[in-house]
Amino acid sequence: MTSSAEPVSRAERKKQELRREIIDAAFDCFAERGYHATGIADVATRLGIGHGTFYRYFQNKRDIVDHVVDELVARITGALTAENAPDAVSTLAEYREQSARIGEALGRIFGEDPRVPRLLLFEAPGIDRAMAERILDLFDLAAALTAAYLSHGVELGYLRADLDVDNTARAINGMILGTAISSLRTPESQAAQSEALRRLMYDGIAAT
Amino acid sequence: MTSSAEPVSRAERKKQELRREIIDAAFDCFAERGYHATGIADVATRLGIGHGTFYRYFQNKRDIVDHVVDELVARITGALTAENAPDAVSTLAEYREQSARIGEALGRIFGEDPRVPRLLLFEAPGIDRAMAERILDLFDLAAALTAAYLSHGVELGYLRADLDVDNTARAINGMILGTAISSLRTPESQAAQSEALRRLMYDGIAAT
DNA sequence: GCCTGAACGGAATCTCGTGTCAGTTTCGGA
DNA sequence: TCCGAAACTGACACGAGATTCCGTTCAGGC
Repeated sequence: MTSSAEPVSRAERKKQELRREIIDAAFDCFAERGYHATGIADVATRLGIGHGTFYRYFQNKRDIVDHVVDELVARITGALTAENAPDAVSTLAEYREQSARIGEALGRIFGEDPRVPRLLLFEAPGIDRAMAERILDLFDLAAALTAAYLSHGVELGYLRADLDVDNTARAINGMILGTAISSLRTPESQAAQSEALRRLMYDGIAAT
Repeated sequence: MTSSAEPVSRAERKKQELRREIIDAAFDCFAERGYHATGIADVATRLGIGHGTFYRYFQNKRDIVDHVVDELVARITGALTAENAPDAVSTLAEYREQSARIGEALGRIFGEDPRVPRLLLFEAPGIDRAMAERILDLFDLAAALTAAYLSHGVELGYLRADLDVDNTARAINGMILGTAISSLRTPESQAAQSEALRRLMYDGIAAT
């Protein structure tokens, strides 16, 4: 999981550790009080360090949100791409299982810690244009991924041949988004939501 | 549509007019530059008035966002409830038509003016807790409304008897949300998205 | 134990936007 | 035309925070 060259030195390690702690503390503050309502001093105080120290690790306030978001995005794309691949399945039943697995992974990320959806969906887009674009990029990435799954299914014939792959992908992601948002108020409904979502995808809503 | 007692006086009318112009200007600024990035001075300048005048009409900066959001929420709930009622339909075909009609109305609101979704979904939730709750309330309201439609359909038997009404309603609203968001980048896909959404609801994604 | 450079802390500085207020202008009525 | 009330204006007071900076502390090497 780790990368590139090793910094070795013990002190160096301490530094990296504090850096990480600052990111975590910033995440906590931003998610709880909101980005604009948190001051650098709040983040520093939470760690028991002087706020001047913060600037030895990060350029400025705006700089650190990027790092916080980096981490969350990495966590999500990780879950999305991990042991799942569009071409790993070849039947509708398998596909259904795979979507359940992905849904569960996302549910864990969004549902277990409401701070994640709160920061990503409620705080981040309002920070500035650049951050809003980042979030939209994330949506686009997810849509592309979902579309790939659907395309694969259409090619193998277990999904409708006339499926509008791109727009259906966006619709499906919208449902997931809706699940993430409603988990902010009713975290316990996660599983039921996820199931309803799959029923809708596979069976539609009409009476048989 | 208008309400209560009449202020009559000509000057009084001027006042109401300016009040409205301030709300509109604030909406423009908040949607374009973002809430936190706009100052009262920006809003005032846009109208060519001194920023002191602003405070003759509104308590403070926070006060006016509420009014801006009020208006948008009213527009949306209006479209949602207007000439549509859950019990106005009695067959699947009629229901499908009705959802197309509602979808079109929402599409007009969100799609024709990207500032609406931008303010409501990207800016507002990050303003403070209270505003975030307001947005969640709006979601809940919409979900309740959708659930009412679904319930009605289940009772009349044109929708699946084992439909998880509440969670399916949230899923459907999520799709609409997804449409609104993707309209920020690709406004032209509105119609196709809306159609894909309905196909998904009625036909599912599986091959026949 | 002493020296040196890096890390730290937090007082001081600087910027900026909100909200106030006293002077000025506008406007309707007499 | 003149008067008084109401509306408007923009300079200013004020506070909140972000960022800087320098005196102090700490850790490791000699």
